[in-house]
Amino acid sequence: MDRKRGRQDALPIAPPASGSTPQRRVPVLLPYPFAGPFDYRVPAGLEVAPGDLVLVPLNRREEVGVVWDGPADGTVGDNRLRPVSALIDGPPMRADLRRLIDWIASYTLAPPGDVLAMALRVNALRPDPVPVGWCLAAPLPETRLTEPRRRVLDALAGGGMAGAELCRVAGVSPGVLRAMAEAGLLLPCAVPRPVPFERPAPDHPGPQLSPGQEAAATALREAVRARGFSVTLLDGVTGSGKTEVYLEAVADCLRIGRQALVLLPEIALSAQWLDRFTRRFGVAPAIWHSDLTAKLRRTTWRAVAAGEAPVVVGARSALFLPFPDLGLVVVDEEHETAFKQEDGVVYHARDMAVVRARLCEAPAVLVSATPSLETVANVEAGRYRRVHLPSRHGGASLPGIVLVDLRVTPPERGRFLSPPLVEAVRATFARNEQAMLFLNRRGYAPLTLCRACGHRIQCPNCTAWLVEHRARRELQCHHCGHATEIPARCPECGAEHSLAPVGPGVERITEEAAALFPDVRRLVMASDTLPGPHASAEAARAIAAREVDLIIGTQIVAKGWHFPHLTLVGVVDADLGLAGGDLRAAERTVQLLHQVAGRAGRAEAPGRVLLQTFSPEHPVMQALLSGDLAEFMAREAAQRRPGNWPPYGRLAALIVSADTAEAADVTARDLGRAAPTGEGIVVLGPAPAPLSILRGRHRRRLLLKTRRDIAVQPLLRDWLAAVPVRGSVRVDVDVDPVSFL
DNA sequence: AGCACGCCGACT
DNA sequence: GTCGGCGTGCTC
Repeated sequence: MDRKRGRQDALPIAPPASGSTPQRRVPVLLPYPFAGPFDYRVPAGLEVAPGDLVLVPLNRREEVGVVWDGPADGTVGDNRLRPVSALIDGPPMRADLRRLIDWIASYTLAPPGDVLAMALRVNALRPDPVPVGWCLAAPLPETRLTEPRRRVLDALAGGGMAGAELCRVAGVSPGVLRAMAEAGLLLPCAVPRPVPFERPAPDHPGPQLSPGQEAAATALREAVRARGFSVTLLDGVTGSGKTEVYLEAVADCLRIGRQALVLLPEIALSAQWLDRFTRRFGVAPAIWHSDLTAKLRRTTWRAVAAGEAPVVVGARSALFLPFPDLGLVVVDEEHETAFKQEDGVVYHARDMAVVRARLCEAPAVLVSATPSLETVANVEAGRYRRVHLPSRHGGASLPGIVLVDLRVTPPERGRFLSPPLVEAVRATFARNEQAMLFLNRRGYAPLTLCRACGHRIQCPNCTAWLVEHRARRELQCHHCGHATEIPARCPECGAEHSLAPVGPGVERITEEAAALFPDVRRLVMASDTLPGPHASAEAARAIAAREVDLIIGTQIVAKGWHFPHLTLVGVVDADLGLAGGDLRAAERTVQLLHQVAGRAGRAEAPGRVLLQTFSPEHPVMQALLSGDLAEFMAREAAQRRPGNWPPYGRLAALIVSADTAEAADVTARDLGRAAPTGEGIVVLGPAPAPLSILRGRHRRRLLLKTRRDIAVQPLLRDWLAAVPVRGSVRVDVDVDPVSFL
């Protein structure tokens, strides 16, 4: 495609080795975990420039790589150099994406090839076969035409068309086309590939904005028009209409002819989001997530590269799409921990979105009703701007939150819904409104206990209890996927009928609700009861259409759904996320419960939220009760500042894992001894990880904490280099950890 | 990531 | 006497 651009910034040629013939060599980055690019020889007659996709020999294979930025490394002698096999036809990888890959590799300490692999995962490198269709034979032979044949000719009057489409348009079977070709009426021909994504219309009549929204939209539009890097936090309570506001920024981005990327935490759950987009722009955007079909993936990737996908909405991997002119990056629900990729390259998509925006000279907009402390701190330090949406949109009022003190009004023995909550649900049904019970725990019961011997059924591969899934008659490990049938007798003491479920999961709440409200229509929303995006979209539709009275759900219900008839939310265990004492437990609980509460009362009917808790005096509960989240965040900030905890300091975790505890301990202790020291540097650990055995591997953790002005990466690099790792032992690095398991 | 090389158990 | 287990190491 754009083959000329590259020629101008041709690579500096490495100096020839003394006494030998000069060889042109280039660094080529391969999608494998090598320390850096490999050098290749450029054969005579071939010209390559950084960003070009090339085929190179590796071992006895041919691999796709990207010509990286020079100069070539040079440490490998000319005699070992192998030649670039071929240039792959297609748009080169642009400099901003190459810099993003380098940046992420350097920040996360991942091998750059592993980061490259994320950008190349699309199998879009082979050109599609030229699409074949049919067109009219030039001098049309004189033959009698049947009615179907006449329709085919009419359909082709405007030009060639793909076979399948022609059949559809003309209403004929493929056999007709074949016969017509034999009769010399049709000729096979290449047909132009249709533009896969219609251009969203920025001036399509969208919803009317309130004055507050309009002011916020203006601020974002200005950032887009400035065509430079900036970061803006767009915050406002659930229902204040943030989506409509940032879609105005997207509209302006379209008007100035640049592309826009909207990152969502769970694209699979966003059928309702797509509806809103379509309402605003008249067409759907291009979508990007990990379970696209291979074909759609290729089409989308190419359309993005060709600038024919003006707006992409996607999950975190959309960050690596080859936008030729990215003019806006929006990260919706920026506080969501789902943006943190935990396996493979460990990176935070929100932060990398900001980096990509900077590299593209584009504004980034971070959106949340409950912004992360990181983002708030960046606002306070003046690094990010803030645009605040004051109130709920469309007359809806914030739900009234009530704490139910479980010490005062406990549920009946063996039950989990307290009398006040049961009463509130009953009253909701009496008013013909919808209710929701929220419990962030899948399955029937999180623990199975033997009443005879006290044995607790544990996962054979992990330090975790097996969770009973009664509907599937299984005990499951939520960490490794291990599943067994529910045993008839205690595996430890052999006692019969002694195994008792302990604690609630959504299944058990559903059972309890079924006993209390036998006549209402129930729907369970959990990741294992809603397999895939279609199921969640269907569930959301059924709820919005009032085909359901009671929704019982996990985490999944918190995510941005619009349920206009829902007026009561009951949180079964508001204390759940607070256990474990991890750095962000309180912050995350506030964010999650606020999000869940926001599901209630979005239309005219006012919403109510009941939080069942054993500690109503806890700052988290008080913050939710008062609705003053800013005050809560300020308290959190004040607690983190003195110890240099993030966001006022930097954190990186080393996770040592091995197939024996001893091997893990040896390396962990070695790391402990070699730990970096100095002013503003603290190393905590080694300590057994909370999940001390995961998938059969024994795990130890060390935590490096530094002052904000000290970069952790050089420290980590030196630290890891000083400790050799052998055998089954692995050391994983997690810069800016969000999970401490 | 592949795919070799390389040293110790059950089979033709 | 071989086939084959996957541990360690290399690929420009």
